Amino acid sequence: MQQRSPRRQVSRLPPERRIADIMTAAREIFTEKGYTEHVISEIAERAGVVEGTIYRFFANKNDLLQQVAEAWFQEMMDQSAAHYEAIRGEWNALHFVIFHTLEAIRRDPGLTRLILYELRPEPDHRDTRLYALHYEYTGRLCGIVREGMERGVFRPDADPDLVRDMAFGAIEMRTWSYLHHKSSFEPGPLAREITDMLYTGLLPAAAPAQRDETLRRLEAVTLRLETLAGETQA
Amino acid sequence: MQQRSPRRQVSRLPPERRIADIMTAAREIFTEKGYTEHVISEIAERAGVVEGTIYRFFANKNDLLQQVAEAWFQEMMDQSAAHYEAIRGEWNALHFVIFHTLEAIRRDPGLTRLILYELRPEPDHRDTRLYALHYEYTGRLCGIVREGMERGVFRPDADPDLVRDMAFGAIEMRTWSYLHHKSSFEPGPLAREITDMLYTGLLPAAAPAQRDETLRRLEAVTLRLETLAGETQA
Amino acid sequence: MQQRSPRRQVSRLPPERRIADIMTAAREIFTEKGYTEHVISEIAERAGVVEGTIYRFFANKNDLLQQVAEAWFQEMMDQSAAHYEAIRGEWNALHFVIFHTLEAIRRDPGLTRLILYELRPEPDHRDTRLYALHYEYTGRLCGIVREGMERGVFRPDADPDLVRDMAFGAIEMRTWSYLHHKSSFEPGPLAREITDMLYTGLLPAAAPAQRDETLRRLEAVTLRLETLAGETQA
Amino acid sequence: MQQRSPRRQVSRLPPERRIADIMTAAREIFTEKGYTEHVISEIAERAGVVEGTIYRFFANKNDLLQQVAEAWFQEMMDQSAAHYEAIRGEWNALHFVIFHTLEAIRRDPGLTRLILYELRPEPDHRDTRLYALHYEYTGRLCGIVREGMERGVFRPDADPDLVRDMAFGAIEMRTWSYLHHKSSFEPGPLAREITDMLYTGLLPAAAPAQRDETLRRLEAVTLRLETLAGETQA
DNA sequence: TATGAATGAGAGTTCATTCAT
DNA sequence: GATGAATGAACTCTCATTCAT
Repeated sequence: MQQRSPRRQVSRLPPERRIADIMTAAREIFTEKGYTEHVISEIAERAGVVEGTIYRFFANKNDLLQQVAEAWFQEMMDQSAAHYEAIRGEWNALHFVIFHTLEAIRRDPGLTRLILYELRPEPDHRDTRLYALHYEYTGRLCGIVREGMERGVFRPDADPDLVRDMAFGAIEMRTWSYLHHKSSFEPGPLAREITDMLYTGLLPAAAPAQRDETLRRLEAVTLRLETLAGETQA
Repeated sequence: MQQRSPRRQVSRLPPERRIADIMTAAREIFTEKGYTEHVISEIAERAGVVEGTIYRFFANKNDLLQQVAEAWFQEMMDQSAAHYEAIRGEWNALHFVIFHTLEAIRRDPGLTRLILYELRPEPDHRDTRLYALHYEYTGRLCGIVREGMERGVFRPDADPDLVRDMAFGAIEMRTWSYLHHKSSFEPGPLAREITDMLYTGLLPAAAPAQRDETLRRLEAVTLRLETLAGETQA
Repeated sequence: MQQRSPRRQVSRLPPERRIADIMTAAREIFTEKGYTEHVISEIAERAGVVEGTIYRFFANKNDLLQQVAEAWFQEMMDQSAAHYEAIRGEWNALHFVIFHTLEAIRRDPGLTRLILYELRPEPDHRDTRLYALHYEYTGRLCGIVREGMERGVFRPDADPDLVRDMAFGAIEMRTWSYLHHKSSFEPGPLAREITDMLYTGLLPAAAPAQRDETLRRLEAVTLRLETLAGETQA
Repeated sequence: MQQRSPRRQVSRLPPERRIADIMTAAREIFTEKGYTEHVISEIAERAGVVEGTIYRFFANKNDLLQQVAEAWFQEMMDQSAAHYEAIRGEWNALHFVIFHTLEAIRRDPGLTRLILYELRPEPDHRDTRLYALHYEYTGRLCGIVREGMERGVFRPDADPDLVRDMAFGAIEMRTWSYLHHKSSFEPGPLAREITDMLYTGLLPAAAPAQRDETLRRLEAVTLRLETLAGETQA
């Protein structure tokens, strides 16, 4: 016989709070439970509400899943945005995106699984805000490559989309392994390896351009620092 | 004891034939239907049998899925084995594996979806014959890379597993796009692009090997200085 | 996600009421239907709910059966407890337990069948609350015998467990006959017969002890009554 | 996937032989498998035939079960018939029947389970040859009691049917315990105990027969008085 | 607004029995 | 006579969703 819950306390909370509670509960469940084992009633229980309440705030189960995933993704993008903008240098930029992604996966493999195995397979996934976010996020890599091409650091015939697919494809392969194997997953070395491989593949046959570019920037920085030093002294 | 009903119309086929019918029907359903919408009853109907018959030949639904997938995979491996053995040259070998995979996916996207989204996520997938086959198949790439390294064609510090993950990762990203987008999917150009990218990334540096390494360290220093400069200014 | 159909007509009852309805329905079905012909769908229909509702309150079919049987048993024990405590004399005590059991069976042969033929055969029956109840209930007989032995009314070499098995074994044989034969089943005479047989078998070869004991009690009561009569007069 | 048997050798056997094979296989299965876990296909396989063949010789599954049980029973009766006829003395006769039954159960608990839990519960069990055999077999006890009564060894007011029910009832209770508990089950001591208990209960009172009756009435009066005394006090 | 009892469609699976070969 | 592939009717159980209270 099922556990009958003791008569629950009706508490009227502001909607934002309720929504937050539900999403937190859902996220916890996804993180703990394996594939496809999340059940509305369990999420409700953990959030301290009943099933019906969830349906006041979310159109259906899938909507809840989407929103949880979106929030996670948004969080991840917001976290990295500031630093990402400030990065200089193609290698660093590539590395940062890749490393940051791996780190997020390591922290939240359950959510990753949710997205990879449950949300992405849905037939209308491309019409989803989650898809848009993901597209934007992974698009950063394309941007980096494109910029590198413009600046002559990368081969002019490189294909930014392919680079993105190779990077995130490789990440996914390793993630999948991590999810199943329960093997450890080291963002640091892995990010460096992937970045190196891509970077090397993107460099022009001989790469004097890059060296020059780096030297140029080095000079510029030096100049700025000197100026700064002068100002501070003054 | 069960009640029997009068109607009946049995057509008797040799088991191999029935099994083939069922597997064909299942394969068709997988190809047509979206994610998770394949149902035993539908497969049975299409195969011209009742549900119970399927259970004569397959232990359960999952067993049927596995076998269909295995057969497809085996077919794919057998087809390519002869030619694969005969190939000369790293680029050619890489390209052949990649191209052949893409071709198979283009022909049978439904089965690909089956494997990627339904069979692979299963918790015990690693103990599966399908996994073993897949591992062997993708391992070809590692073999090629390793051989290239031995022959001095590729950088001695390359990581064969990473190359495999990048190649099949990229393939998967495109496949996923193909599955949803219903966009076309051109094995020819795609295979060439992926191969080029990997191949280039694997070649030893034209200039002394440490050039890149030096450059990278220089780059890192620059970055630090730039950051410092930014912070100091602010 | 599931498709919903429009029709619906919900009647909302307090859980206790629903549970009671379901258990009543189940009990009716068990009483009417023969061996193993009770089906969840039928119980649901009779209780005026759909099958799924039953699973809100009972973990599975077996759980429902167990609970119905337990309730019946508990009822039976509660009913008899008060009187049982008050009984004096070995013969009376034996007779009461036996008679009461036969009466309960006569009233509810269907539930008896449920317990004997379906619940008891289960492999883990011994870990069941029903088993514990049954054990306690039939244990009353052992207690009576043991007490009789201590008081010297019964042979010192009697085996209480065997007495229990003979009593309830005989009851079961007759019950079985009743269940199939649809023959009548008269608790009164039967209880007397069984009790006599056991009682006789338990007496010491010659039984002066008992006579003495009874005489002693008779004297004691007489004395008390005399005293009482005196008090009342005063 | 199920094991497909290698193309079986069609061998034409005399019907008696086939029947014997099937019954032997069935008996083995019943002995090994737990409650309700015997499946026609398994019996067929063990007998070296296919399901269909069984239906040539047995009307249905139940018919097979019945015949196996009957054969076992018949065997048991035949085995004991000779000795049973020759026995002298009531105690010896009672003991022999009880002991022999316990021995048979100890040897074949699986078949006992089959009869107790599956065949006997069937609604039309009383119309069965198995029932008739069983009735005849257990009737031996009645005969012994009746004869003892005629010879004046047993009380003239004994009830032979009740003695039978107590004996076989007790046996069944112990059997049930044996089947579940996997506890050992010792026919020797147990038979002696049961026989003693019955025998003692059947002997005429050493003292005049009405002694017990008088005692009992005295006991009842005492009880009434005690109760009265208690109530009056309260 | 929150509740949570009730819904209901359907999924996978089992197995005694039949009958074309 | 023997085969064993095929049947098909049940059965238990799940769970997203609804809506009377």
